[in-house]
Amino acid sequence: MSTIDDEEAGLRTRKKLETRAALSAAALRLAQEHGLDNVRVDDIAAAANVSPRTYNNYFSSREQAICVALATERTLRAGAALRAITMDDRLEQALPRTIIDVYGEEPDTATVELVNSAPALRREYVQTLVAIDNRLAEVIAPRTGSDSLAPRVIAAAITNALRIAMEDWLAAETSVALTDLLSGCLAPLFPALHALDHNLPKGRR
Amino acid sequence: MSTIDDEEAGLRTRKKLETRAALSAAALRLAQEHGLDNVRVDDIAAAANVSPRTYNNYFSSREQAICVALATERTLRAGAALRAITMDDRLEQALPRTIIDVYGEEPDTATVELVNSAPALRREYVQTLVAIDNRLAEVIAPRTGSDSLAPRVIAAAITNALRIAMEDWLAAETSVALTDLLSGCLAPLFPALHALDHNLPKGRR
DNA sequence: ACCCCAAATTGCGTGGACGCAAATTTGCGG
DNA sequence: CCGCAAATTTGCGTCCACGCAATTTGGGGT
Repeated sequence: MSTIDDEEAGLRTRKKLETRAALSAAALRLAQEHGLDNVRVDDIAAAANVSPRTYNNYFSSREQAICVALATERTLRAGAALRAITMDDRLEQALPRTIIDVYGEEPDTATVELVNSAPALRREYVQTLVAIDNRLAEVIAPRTGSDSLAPRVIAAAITNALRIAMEDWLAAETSVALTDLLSGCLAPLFPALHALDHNLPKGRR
Repeated sequence: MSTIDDEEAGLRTRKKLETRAALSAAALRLAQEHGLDNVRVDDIAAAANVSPRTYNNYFSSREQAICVALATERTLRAGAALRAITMDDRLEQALPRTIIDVYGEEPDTATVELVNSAPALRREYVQTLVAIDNRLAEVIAPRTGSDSLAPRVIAAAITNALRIAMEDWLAAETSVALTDLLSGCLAPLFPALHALDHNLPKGRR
């Protein structure tokens, strides 16, 4: 239901995934080739051998279709990496390390040019890329006792730090290292993570 | 350019503000009366004595028009309250106090029902309400030395905590106190604010 | 092998967003 | 008081998103 889903499943499901992937890939390819606003919805649908209406059953905007193709793999890796964090790890170290590891890899030039070609596209790209709130919250939850708010708040804080880093990097003309930006954006949250590691010394209750 | 603007200015500008306000107010009134999806863009434009095209010069969605009317006053108050924070205050205390003060007041029933009547509307409402990143960053900036990332990261963390609190409160059927939710959502960020007050003991550099 | 139902696809119709260029208004300097 | 340049409004055309209802399709159960 979310961005990602894999595993084996019924044939029906598999076909659906294929259609989705085909649409997404078509959208991306066409956008790379002709530029975002020379791509009609009809073109995407045609390239994926479905009706335009069906395209809209899968995606609610061209931007979304494109960005799913651009971000799915990354999101998958992030999920796996986060799942690998255990209760033995200290969040203050594990989370930044994991995030920098997964998101430090810089997108290729073609991607950068494409997403920078339209503000809406860039917004959607970053948005899709960093949409890992839930996974993050799951990792954090076991350390906050019964407080169900804190994990979501911290998770949101982190994904937003991530978002800021990505946006700055994309917007920057001078090439800064993405990993540096990530470090800089995560650093201000260290104290909050530190507090989680040493169970609720600062928060209320 | 942003959500808010006031002050005296040229007659031209004043008229523009009036038009904007008229459209926004019309959108809100019509939505309250007939429900969101019984309101056509043409109705809003007609009620404000402008062409439909002009409506779209001011707002890019009915949701936006409505929510500006619902949130402007609050955002104004937030700006003023934030401006009142001085270097003598400790962020760890001043920010939560200010935010709870401004945002703790619960919206009236009519508003809650309206924004809950459509997911897109609720999203836009909360979004518009908590759009104070910039002001927050300005308040924080003086305390982070040359680090221009930290203020934005912390500001984003706070607005997101705020967002989570508002969303939870709106979604909750059982009436919890909004102020409690706000406290709960801000608490996990205390350590980060604390660190800012005691100049960069935790961040890198 | 066949039937049946649920899920997926499709077409159609409505309404919205917005680029563009023409028309109108506004404020300012002569 | 006038006219002009800039800003604003407006109409039009295009494309997009999506609700709805009809149609097709795929895969279990017998």
